[in-house]
Amino acid sequence: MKEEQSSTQENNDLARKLAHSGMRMTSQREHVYRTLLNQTDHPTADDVYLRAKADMPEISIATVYNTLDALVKCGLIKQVNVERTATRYCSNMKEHCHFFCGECGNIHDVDYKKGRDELPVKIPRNLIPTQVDISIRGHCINPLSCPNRSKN
Amino acid sequence: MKEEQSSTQENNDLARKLAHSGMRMTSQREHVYRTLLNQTDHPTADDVYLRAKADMPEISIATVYNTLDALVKCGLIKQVNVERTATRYCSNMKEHCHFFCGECGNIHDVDYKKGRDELPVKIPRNLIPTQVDISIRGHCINPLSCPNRSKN
DNA sequence: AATTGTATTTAGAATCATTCTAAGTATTGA
DNA sequence: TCAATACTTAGAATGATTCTAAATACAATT
Repeated sequence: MKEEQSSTQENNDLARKLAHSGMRMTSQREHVYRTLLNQTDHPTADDVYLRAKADMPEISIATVYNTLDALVKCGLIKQVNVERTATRYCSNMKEHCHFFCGECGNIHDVDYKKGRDELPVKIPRNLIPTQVDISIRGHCINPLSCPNRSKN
Repeated sequence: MKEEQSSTQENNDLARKLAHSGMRMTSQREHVYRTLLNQTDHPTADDVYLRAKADMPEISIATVYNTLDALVKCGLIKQVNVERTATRYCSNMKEHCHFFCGECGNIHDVDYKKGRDELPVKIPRNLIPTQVDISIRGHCINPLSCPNRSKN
């Protein structure tokens, strides 16, 4: 049975990380975070807003945007930008990259290889990288997992 | 001396590739393409519009967007999306990836290593990749090339 | 418990990038 | 020359996001 209630563990984590960035724990922030953890399908801010509203009808889209920013700053979620449409959010904090299917529009998490530590790029000495993102485009091969699948 | 005039070579290329996609060669398209080749600093559509207007004052932003789309479809330029702000355009068609400096906002082209053909990711068998993008964030180390440089 | 300062939430307005619309213009092929 | 189609244009519309200003909540004192 899946618990819908707050896990003290996750709440502590949230409260601690918010405090560490000088931010307060609020019911809205807890609820938005929990919404993201409940359904890890890379929702847009608007998706999160609609889902959060189901259980907290008074929440505003501005608070959702504000909270998503706060969670990103705390390192609890990541932004995903594989298309040029709305930013999506990811609560999987394991290092991974994203695969975007141009047919069904779904985003799949893709893991890195075990031994990888070297990137296939020559970064000039005058540029200091802090973050590397690999994003892959393509299509799902399985019509079941890819409902909009039409062309090969 | 830098020639501002049309190179017959590049025009042929443009006309041929447009025709191949069922599109016509127009003075606006030629001018936008030339504008991109003249200054290869990853401009936004609005940058291209302002630069193109200098020599062709009647051109509209709609035509610039339309032309940029056409050039992308023809394979003559590429879109670059390293931030979530306006899409940028790149006329360097050599395979490469992008480095975005969070301090000066400049985008630098970064080459791939010679022998690289394997990506450090485990793509599941049910996903067929068609395009892989690596984008790097960080900062320039040289205050001269990075004017806004403040923090280390 | 009252007070003060600050953070947060909210609705709605504003902004920015981009796309759409509808009308006019240009180009191509018959 | 004519008809069909492509292209350009200004301006309106859209979608995502940020900003604004007022109300509310909270935390740390008094």
